[in-house]
Amino acid sequence: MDKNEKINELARRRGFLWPAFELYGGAAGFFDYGPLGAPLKRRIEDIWRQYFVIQEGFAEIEAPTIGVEGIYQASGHLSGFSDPLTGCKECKEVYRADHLIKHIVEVPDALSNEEIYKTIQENEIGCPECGGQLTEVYEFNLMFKTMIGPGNKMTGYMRPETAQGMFINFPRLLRYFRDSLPFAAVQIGKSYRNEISPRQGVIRLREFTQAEAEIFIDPRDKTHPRFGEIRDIRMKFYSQAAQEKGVEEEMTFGEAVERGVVAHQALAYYVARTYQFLLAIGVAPDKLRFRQHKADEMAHYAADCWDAEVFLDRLGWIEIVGVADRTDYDLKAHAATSKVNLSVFVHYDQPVKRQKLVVKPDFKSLGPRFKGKAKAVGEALKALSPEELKGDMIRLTVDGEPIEIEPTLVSFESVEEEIRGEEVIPHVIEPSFGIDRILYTVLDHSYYEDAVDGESRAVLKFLPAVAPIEVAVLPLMDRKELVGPARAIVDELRRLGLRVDYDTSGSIGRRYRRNDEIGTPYDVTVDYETIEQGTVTIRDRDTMLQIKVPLAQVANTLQALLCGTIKFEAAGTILSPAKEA
RNA sequence: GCGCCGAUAGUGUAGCGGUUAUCACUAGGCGUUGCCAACGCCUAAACUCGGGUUCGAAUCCCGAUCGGCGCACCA
Repeated sequence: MDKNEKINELARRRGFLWPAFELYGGAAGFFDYGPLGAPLKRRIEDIWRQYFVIQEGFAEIEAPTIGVEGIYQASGHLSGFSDPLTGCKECKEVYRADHLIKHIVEVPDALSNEEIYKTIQENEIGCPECGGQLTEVYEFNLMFKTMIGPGNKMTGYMRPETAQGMFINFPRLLRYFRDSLPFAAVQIGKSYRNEISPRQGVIRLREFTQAEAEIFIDPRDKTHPRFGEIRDIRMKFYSQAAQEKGVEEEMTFGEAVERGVVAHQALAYYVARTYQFLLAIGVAPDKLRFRQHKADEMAHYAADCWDAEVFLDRLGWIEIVGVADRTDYDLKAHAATSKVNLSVFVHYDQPVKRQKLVVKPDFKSLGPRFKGKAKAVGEALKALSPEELKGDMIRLTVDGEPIEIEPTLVSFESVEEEIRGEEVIPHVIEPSFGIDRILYTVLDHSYYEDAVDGESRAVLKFLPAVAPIEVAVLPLMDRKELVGPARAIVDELRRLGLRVDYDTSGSIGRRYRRNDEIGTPYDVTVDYETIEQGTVTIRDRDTMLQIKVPLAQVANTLQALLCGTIKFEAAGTILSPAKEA
């Protein structure tokens, strides 16, 4: 069994990840989070909230997972997320139908499936592999489609990303943030993609959890006020240039921005925050890199894009986060489709003064003369320059009809105008996290085996902040005099909100192993000294060292250990290492 | 979607046309046990599903589902 298989087997056996619908034969691309997986996922999400909601002051919202058609017309998912496919009747190979007629039709995207098929037939296009006949063109859209309400009145789609929920709430969010930039909204939730062939467990799912932030910034100012906090962090950058050489480049974020490796401070800041977050949940720094999208890989509207990639045993480098400057693409698209202005009025520091020509047509005279056309004539006059308004006679054309007007019927003057600001469409920085992949990474990067007395020991070295079980309370033996005090400790710790497991079955060593395997950081053992001297031992998962702590301090000590405010060796009296078996 | 390979207790497995379906670990119970997967006894637990061939199928054939790998796909 390789490491990947071991982790999957452990995850299944101990209740982290289960293939969904097993009772009914299962379905590819769906997973259940079990009793340990669900809290692990929840804790990872909560740390994400710490980093991207609480510490940044962003707003978390929750939009429906089903969306109406308009959203995905605007976002491009309806057309771009769907591919016309055709297959070979002979060798069964499947092709993108539009790709096959690229050299014949200039814009295959504009054709319907029937038209593409007609083109294929008319040009006698066969299978590129074997020359066989091709099937009719059919649509494969990666979005799950559903009906809203009875009948076919309204089509709904399961959202393929959480991002759109933030974009379409832009006007409400803007008001919530008192009409000023920058601001940001985030969502953590499920997204759905009907993948053609999902594989590799939780790496490619049909239903998955995303955590996304949409940070709306002033396009003219892509600095970041808190850039100083991350300027000196050193990290490996796998830039476009570095990828050509095949070697990552280590530098500080300050250097990265100064040298133009990362487009600007705002993007660099969120790359750095992403880096900090990933380390905080236990992603191994030596198996983590940030890779810049190559020019041809980047969406056409994106200004710059960096992916966090992790090295996973057997799977290689896998993308787990994308941080992109999406410019004003999304807001412009929604503005165009919904016909709602999605710009922000940005006030200048100082109003700008400007000369402006004000033209006032004499409607009292123009009205009777031009009747219904008067308004159009007035508009045409307003568009003229001072030179054109002077002359003996003003000449203009309205609805193709030449018109002459005496200059006395128009007055105009140049006035000084104060401009206090302008309308801008914000640019969007989007960090987008695949939570399921991140959780798997934490499992992969936490797993190790060591040898204890010649026996192999499997350990998940979860950081206390993500561990699904934080403390196991274990009576040395299942005897009344030990069980009583042990239960009292369990109750106390649970009252304090700790995730506590209690186990009396089997030998003490067996129970230590069980807890090592699910990543419990600390085991509290109740023994006869608990009764005689009022102490318990606390065992550290990774070193297997034990300290002796007075009963009254157990809770405090554990809380301090879990928060990392004290070192294990300093938390109590160290006992000699476990005796040889 | 295509091709190749696979699917047996919770986990890992044996099985090659007739077995009470093998073994180990695991899990539960009782006893024992003074700190790193101890021991004894007991218990629970499986042939992925649907067809077919055959007197008889876990075993052979077909199909589906799921999984692994390669190809294609992955805004």
